[in-house]
Amino acid sequence: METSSAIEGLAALAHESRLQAFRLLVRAAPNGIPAGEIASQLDVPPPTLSFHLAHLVRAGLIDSQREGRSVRYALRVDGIRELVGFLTEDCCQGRPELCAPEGALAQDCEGCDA
Amino acid sequence: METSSAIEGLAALAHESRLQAFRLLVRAAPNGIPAGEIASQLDVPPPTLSFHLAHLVRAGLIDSQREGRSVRYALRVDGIRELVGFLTEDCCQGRPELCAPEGALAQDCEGCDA
DNA sequence: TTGATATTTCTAGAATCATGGAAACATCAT
DNA sequence: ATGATGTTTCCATGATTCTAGAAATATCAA
Repeated sequence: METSSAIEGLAALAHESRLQAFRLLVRAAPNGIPAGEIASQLDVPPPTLSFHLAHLVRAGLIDSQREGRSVRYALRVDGIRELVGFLTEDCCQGRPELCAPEGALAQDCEGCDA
Repeated sequence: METSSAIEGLAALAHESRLQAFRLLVRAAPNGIPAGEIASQLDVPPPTLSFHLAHLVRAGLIDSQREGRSVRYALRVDGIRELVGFLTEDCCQGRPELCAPEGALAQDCEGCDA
């Protein structure tokens, strides 16, 4: 992953509303959620939300698809995978032990359905 | 990890010079590097670099220690671990398969000494 | 076509962040 | 003390990002 893409992705998540929207879409994967519903759940005016969703799309973390008169946004799985991969590889440069979580990632996730 | 701390951390890394400095410090861990040397390696004026390093410190990703007349910055290992942990746990909410890299993290790192 | 609903684009103002010179501060040597 | 070196704080300027109302666009229903 290019470092400029990584910076895009980090910046995209480094904002309260965008992080919240992203979280909603993670939980709603792979179906996604229409823009309006996201806006009302986050209590953000539509133009503001649209601005933030566009930011996440630009960063490759989500994508959108028109569906009747609404637009459904959904997680783009590879986006976050690549971003996490960038961070861990970056950390690994010569020193794997420095920033990898103790256990394997998949194992950490076993109890996450709460 | 608090989401506000995560946002701090993401924002801290979402900048070219800061990400570069962070990378240097990852490689130089656990020894660290004096501020002046980081500045010259990145070709950034000292006041600007100082501003960025302070940002990374605030985010808990690095820390500093005076050493004679220079100040040595070093990776704070838990910082990046927590940040990566936040991202992966966030992704895992109910859907572990969505954003965990295929293999275990530690295994991904085996060939990273290049 | 007209109207209702969903979303985005336009726009301007506000807020935040980045930059780097000058000055201040800290440390050490003489 | 004085001076040299390394770093930070101060400050002003410029650049970017955020916000949300108003207007524009898209889709469907009657």
